[in-house]
Amino acid sequence: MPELPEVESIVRRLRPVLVGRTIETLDLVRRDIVTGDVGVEALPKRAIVQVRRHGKSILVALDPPLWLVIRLGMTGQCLVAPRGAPRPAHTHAVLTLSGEPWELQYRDPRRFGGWRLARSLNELTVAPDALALRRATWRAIISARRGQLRALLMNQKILAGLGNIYTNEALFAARLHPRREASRLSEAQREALYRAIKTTLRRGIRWGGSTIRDYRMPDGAAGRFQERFRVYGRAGRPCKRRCGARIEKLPAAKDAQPAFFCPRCQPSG
DNA sequence: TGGAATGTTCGGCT
DNA sequence: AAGCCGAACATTCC
Repeated sequence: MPELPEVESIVRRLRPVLVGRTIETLDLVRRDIVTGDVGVEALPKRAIVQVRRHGKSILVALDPPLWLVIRLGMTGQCLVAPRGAPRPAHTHAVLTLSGEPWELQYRDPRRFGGWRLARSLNELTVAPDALALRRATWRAIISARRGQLRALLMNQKILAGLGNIYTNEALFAARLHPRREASRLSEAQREALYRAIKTTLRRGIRWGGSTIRDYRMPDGAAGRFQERFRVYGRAGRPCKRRCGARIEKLPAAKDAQPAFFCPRCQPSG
């Protein structure tokens, strides 16, 4: 579920709650959600100096130096609740902060997400973050890769942050068909896609991300960007550019995740 | 009622 | 070797 705008929305709300506090206790209900260089007993007594994001990952900088990297997978949630509050089902870990009346609850029903304790971020940040993407970096990426545009945008090793929702929305904004060959875009189309990625992500953040189902901000609030989707999940409904066409949904069978696009605004040629 | 679908990522195969 | 496919998991929806 959570793509870049959802994770950014979470990070912005987590930051004022966590930064400057010290981890007091960790209650790890499921040990297997944590991996990394260091055991979880390393967490208590460390101070939280920074909360950042790269792509879809939450990066918590600790002192003495250590990174807690949280990836939410499809259904991960970081909730801030009063200390000792009831834990929702599938809560795998709970952090308390010294002297504070709240706790951080981590839950993830499908368990595609997890925590990683790392001494450095090295490999994690090799792919550029889609929101921080520089034009020169983008040009290097788009001119060096082949394959379908949609697959390229969703590949986290190439560009970090876009998932199915924002890929579909950005391709619509750039008026490019999801199946277009990435290496065959005109100069104008590359520029249009670069801008579309940025503006689409920023719109997603402005609306607090998209709540289709599980995604919540730390206080439990839902995002509202789903009200603004132009193609995602809108198969059969009219294009919002009022071009008269109906939004189409690509395969369903072959692709694990369906693509949505407007056949008139996003010609395959 | 069971089968399909869901926002992700990894490993394995070609 | 980069690119595609299925699997990992749990819940909801038809």
